[in-house]
Amino acid sequence: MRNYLYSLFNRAAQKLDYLKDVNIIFTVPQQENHGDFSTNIAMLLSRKLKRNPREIASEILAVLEIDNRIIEKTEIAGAGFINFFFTKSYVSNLTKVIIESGESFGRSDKYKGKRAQVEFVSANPTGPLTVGHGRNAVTGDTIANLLTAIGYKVDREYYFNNAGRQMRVLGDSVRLRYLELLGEKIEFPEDYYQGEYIKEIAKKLLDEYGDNLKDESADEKFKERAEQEIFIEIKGTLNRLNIIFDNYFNEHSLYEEGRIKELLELFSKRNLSYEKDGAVWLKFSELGNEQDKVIVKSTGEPTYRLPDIAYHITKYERGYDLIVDLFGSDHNATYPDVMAALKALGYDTGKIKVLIHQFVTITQGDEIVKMSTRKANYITLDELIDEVGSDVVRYFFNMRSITSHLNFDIDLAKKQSDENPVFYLQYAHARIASILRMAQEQGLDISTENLHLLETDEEQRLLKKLYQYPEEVMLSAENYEPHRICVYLEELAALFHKFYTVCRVIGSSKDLAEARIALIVATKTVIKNGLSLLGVSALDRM
RNA sequence: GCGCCCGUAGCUCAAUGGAUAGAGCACGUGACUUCGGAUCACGCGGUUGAGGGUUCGAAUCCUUCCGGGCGUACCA
Repeated sequence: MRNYLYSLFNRAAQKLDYLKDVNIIFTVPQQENHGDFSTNIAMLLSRKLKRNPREIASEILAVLEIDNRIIEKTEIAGAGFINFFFTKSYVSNLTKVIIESGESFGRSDKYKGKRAQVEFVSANPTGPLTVGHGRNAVTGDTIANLLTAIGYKVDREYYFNNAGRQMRVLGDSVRLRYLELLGEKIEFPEDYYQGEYIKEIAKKLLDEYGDNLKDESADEKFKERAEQEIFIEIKGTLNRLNIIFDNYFNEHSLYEEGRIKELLELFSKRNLSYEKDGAVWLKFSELGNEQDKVIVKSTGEPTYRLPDIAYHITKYERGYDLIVDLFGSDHNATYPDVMAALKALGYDTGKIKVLIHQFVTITQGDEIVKMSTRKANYITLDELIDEVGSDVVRYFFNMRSITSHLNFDIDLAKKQSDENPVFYLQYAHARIASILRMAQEQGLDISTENLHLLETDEEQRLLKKLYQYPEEVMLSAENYEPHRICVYLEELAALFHKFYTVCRVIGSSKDLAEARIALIVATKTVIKNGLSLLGVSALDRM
């Protein structure tokens, strides 16, 4: 529909000079009586041409070579909007396109040949994933799905660090629990990892090694085993959400391959760093950021910034056209440094898209559940999946815009009722499946021969909505906004349910019934395609 | 203090700078002897935190306040 309008305006531009080189936007008006599409172009041109917008609009309308089999009516409205009303037969014929495209309806090859990387989760293996990580995981995976849908070849990557202070504390936490199990009196420091899982790992080591690890240091068996066990659990959790990474990138490899050292030398050679108080500083203040920051501590150990920068350089080297980083808002201070450093080294930071999602607040009833991995008074992602299921988890994390704080009410998510939008969508899908089963028993088949019979308001509204789906996918993907898909699907499902209450499939004349079957098959296709982008299952029965 | 994000109906949230700011839930009233009532229809509900500005037009952009979240390390 939109394409037809563009072609109309392209031809018109040959007659009206002021239509050349202008970016014309067609929107779907909020109100139905404003048409199927609307453009504000006359109002935008009004200033440039210093003329009345309605006058411009009528001039434009006069030169449009409109096919009245496609567009039934045009009008100039309000301050100078041009509204277009499509014919019912044109709209109902769109069903065919959806049926023929099937699973690929909504996909695009706009970015075919481009490669993207999405880095997300990236939690260090110090404990089970929390609900906070859940939002990151689901958002990242869905964005990867969306980018795939518009043509990118996408790699999902998980960056982690198994060296450093955090991990030493982890190893020592296990060691102390182990000694405790051996009956020693130990004092467990408050800032150590308090979780039950530490005790479980200690118990495993005890079962396997008896007291042979008594004098072992925290950094070896204890840490290694902790990392191994925790990673197995993390991957298991992600797997339950159908999240599979293409690559796990270990920060440590940057040291092993000498990348850290190289980078340090490069900074020095480019005169971007200096030494002070026994530490190495990077001149961020000269790169436009607030202040210089330490990249190598006086102990000789790099801070996280240095490997972060080195890591991003590998992303460039691996040839990605688009690099997406997804962080929680607690990391919002770290990326400007990385970006500034990359820019100073001559990398095109325009390729990097940093996404920051806001925090998840977990409420249970009226109570806010505070989160802290170390104190272990959190609800794990696994527990959440146990409670509400993976479909609900994925849907809830996707349904809010990432800039918005997300309130996850566990009690509400648990309710398998109409308070829960996931079921509304799945119900629509199952309902269609049910009609199709029954239609088959009655010997009715799908047919696109008599689509023009789909002419009630309910059918036309549903069709127009269906046909908007590809644009919605494109907008969601290009703007990194998974929640748009949820909003769209809820509107679509509502239109289907309205159709259902007004229009009967079985019981109508054969021609009409078979045309309506085409319509509901198209609806089922779009719901399924949309849910699949979100990673939520579409059920034929529930 | 400074930086990023947020503030929209009782609650949870939508809304490319567009036309009368929309959904869901909650609340109230209705709707099946025929395709799944996990549904649908109608109603109630708003000074878009407050003030100023930009323009044909602002929830959206700028600015000053107020309130909340997250940061602001030689932690990651």
